[in-house]
Amino acid sequence: MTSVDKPARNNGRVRDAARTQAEILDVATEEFARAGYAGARVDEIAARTRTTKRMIYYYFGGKEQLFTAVLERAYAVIREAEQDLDVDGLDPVAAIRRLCEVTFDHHEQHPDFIRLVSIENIHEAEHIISSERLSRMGSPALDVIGRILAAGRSAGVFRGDVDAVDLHAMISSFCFFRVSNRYTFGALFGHDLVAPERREHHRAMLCDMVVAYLTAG
Amino acid sequence: MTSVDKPARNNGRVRDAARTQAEILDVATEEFARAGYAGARVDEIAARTRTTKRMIYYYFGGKEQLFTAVLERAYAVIREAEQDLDVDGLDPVAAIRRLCEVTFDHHEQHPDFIRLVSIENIHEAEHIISSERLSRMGSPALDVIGRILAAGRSAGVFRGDVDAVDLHAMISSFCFFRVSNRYTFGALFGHDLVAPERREHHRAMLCDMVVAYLTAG
DNA sequence: TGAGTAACGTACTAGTTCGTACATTAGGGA
DNA sequence: TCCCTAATGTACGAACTAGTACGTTACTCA
Repeated sequence: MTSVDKPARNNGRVRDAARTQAEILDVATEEFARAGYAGARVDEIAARTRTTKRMIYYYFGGKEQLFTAVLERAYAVIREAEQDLDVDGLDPVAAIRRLCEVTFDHHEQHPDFIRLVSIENIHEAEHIISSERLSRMGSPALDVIGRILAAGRSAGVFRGDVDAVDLHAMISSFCFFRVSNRYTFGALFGHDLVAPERREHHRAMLCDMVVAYLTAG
Repeated sequence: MTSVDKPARNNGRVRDAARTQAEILDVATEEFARAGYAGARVDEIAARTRTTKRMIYYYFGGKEQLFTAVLERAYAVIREAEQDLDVDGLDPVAAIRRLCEVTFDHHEQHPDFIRLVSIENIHEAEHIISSERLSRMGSPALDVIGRILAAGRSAGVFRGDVDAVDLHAMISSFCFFRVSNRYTFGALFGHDLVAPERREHHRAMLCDMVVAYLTAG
């Protein structure tokens, strides 16, 4: 009965606030993406972390704020990637192809992000709306599209009645749909939208379609 | 203490199994679309019905089966509408335009259906997969696309490397995205994708894009 | 007409789930 | 070195939620 078997002092790990928060966000991202907002379980998130549920409330305040934090980080990652987008020196057609390809690849590489966005739409974007950070977050991709469109227009190769935001929606929709709706689409049509052997074809299809549209006259 | 104040005999309504089931499905459709599968409350569905929770279990067995029944009915409605699609007598370009327009209109008119499909994708289509009825349900729209593509190809106006299912995905993606992602898109870009004043432009945009792609050589 | 059954209602329960009160410890600065 | 606070853990509770046991009533058909 001496104080021999002390609790194993936190598995050998030291205290690290930043690391704990990051780990919670990692697990929460997976769990929310997997089960939706209401379907996600705070206890489950805590269990898959090296810390306890108490810490979720300590750092984030609650389930709702945790979900907002997850969204904020997920969007920040995407925006950062968009900033690396470089189409300087390319002619308008090549530039728009490049943009389509990069958008296509990003969506394919971030299925969890796409699930989170789907979930946030079910909740009518309430977390984005009430997040200062997300409301302020611009979109580098939109600026790039605007510049490409302007260049193509003044070079006389693009039609003039296209809005940057609408074109962004058009491009995103196919990239997003392929990933977000692959399950129902696959179950109903027996056709896997993200099958590797169809990837190149879909990518080219998107580029061709956008270029054909912009250059049609 | 005589038997005067009897319960008001069911609000004047008579017993009607079909009507009760339909009413449950109506309310359940709204509630699942509003809150997602896990977020929907069986008690809430029952409360908004003229019957009780007991009847949900009596007729459907449980929450899961109720959701499946909701999905089955929602898809049946869409498939029925697709069967009214008539493009006979139109040349391939006009036919594909017509198909795009009808698809566009359908998506716009059935936002609840789109929400249900989004939700079902979060659950990786498990309900569709385990539903005999949904698995057997073909897609008239796909057949129509196949015929239009074949006609356009043999008339020499369409390119030959386009699959009907891929084209269906392409067309659906924009129609679906406009509705499914309007909230996050609106919150982030301050641009309402389903604003009435943009409707005609989006509709024409979709048609132009598909035709430009198919006729590009 | 009366009996059997489909349709329906009430009240309850077992289990879950978010959130918190309370206790403890590590580690940096005075 | 010692104290103060950020960081962490444990145990619990109140509210909710899917599902059910049991009882009742309206139709229908022999």
